[in-house]
Amino acid sequence: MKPKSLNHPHADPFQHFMDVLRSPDLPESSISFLQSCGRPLHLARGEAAELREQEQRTAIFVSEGAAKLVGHVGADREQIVAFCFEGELLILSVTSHTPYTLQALTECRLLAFPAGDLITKVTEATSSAIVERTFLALDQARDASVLLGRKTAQEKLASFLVSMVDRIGVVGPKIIALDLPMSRREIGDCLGLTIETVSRQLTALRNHGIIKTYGRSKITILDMARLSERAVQASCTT
Amino acid sequence: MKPKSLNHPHADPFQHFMDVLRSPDLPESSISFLQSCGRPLHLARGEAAELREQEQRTAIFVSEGAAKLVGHVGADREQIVAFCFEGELLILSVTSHTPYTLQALTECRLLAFPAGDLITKVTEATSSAIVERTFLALDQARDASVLLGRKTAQEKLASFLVSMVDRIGVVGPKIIALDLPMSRREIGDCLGLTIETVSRQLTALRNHGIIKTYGRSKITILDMARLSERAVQASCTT
DNA sequence: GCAGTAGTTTGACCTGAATCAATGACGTGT
DNA sequence: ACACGTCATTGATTCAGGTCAAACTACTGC
Repeated sequence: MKPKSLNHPHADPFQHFMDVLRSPDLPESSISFLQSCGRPLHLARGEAAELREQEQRTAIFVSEGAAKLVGHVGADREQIVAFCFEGELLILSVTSHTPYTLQALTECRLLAFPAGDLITKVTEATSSAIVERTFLALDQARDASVLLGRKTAQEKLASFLVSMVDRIGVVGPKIIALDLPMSRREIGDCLGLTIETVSRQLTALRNHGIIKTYGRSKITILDMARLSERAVQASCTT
Repeated sequence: MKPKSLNHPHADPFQHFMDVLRSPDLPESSISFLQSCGRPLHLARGEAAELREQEQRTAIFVSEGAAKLVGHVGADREQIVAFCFEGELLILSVTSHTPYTLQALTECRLLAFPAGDLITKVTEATSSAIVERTFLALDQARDASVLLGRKTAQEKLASFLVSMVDRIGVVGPKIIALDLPMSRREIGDCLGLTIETVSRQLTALRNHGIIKTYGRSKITILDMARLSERAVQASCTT
């Protein structure tokens, strides 16, 4: 596993998409329509997706790898607004004032669907899956606001790790393993912190015996309870 | 205009909702269905909406007044995640980790629709209006992430004013008038700042001759161009 | 009109995270 | 196995914005 290229667990991204959507009662005509409008994208690590004009409102399915949605402020400041892992659907809708780009975190294979078409032309199960996903993204974005606006660096890191455990964690007996596909810079960009602060907070968590780190990307959670505690998701614990 | 109670420009909130949705081709049956599932809420200034269990996923139409969606961190920290003004539709979907409450900014009159029902049972124009609104909310939430994560206090205030001008500004020749329905505390909660910082930044904008303030809630924008400039929405201005 | 109060502004000071600056570790290519 | 470059960690210092404290102002009810 040295060159670490994609190993294609899903030979056909579209098939993977249909598997994940799980829409059993979708007529054949809709399936072929979907297939015709899904544009495959293959991005190298770090590469940005070229989004066409008509894809301003787009549903992007991640078949393999991981990607990030980045908002830009001025020339040098950037803020990661969403991470997107294998099997997830990222909703892009650019009414926004801020310019956004979609970039590959690792080499990845995507399918881009014009969301307008999907919603108006395929009003069956698929559209409802997209609506579901949109609601989920909205929730995540709002949770992100709370995190960015009101949490301390320590709480941000803990919340980040908890959410990564949820999404890509390998749960074992007693411990949970994480292999993060993003750099410290990317973690910082997503939490509104600098690399140094991310590093310092990881060290703090390590010193408290809550996590252990192996190399740059591997982390094991030793004490999930205390980690969650530090993420302060709950309020009014009365 | 002393007691400043609601003056009911829209006697029937449901009629107002239909007017705003503008779905001409909606069958009579759907209209009556919608009318049956819209629960009217009347909140006094500061009051929190009591959301029922089945309203975890809800579309809330604001017929009169203004409201805020607040996320809570621990017992005392709170973050405003969305403001919602007359004629707008707020989408709530609580998959979130963070607890949220909906509170009245001013006395207001709302209609709460269980969003699940709307989307599955009324797949016509109405549902697409809700989907539209969801996309918009998603955009706003992502812009908020960028603002919270990477903008300075000055930029946050400027961005806030620009967005308020968009939504409730009264555009005149040369100047734009704003009458903000929220307190300094609420502005701060929404921008991840304290009241003091909000106040100081308003003073700074006033000293630069960009805005003028009258009393607590009235602001006029004297120089919209310079205000937008300070909001730094654009990047890559090359 | 006046007093009371909540909301706002201003100032002095403090602190958490950013910035600046080295050093150190991983992983890649030769 | 080695050397290079990128990325990560650690330490010293700075600064934007928070906290604390005190005036001040605008709305409220009387």
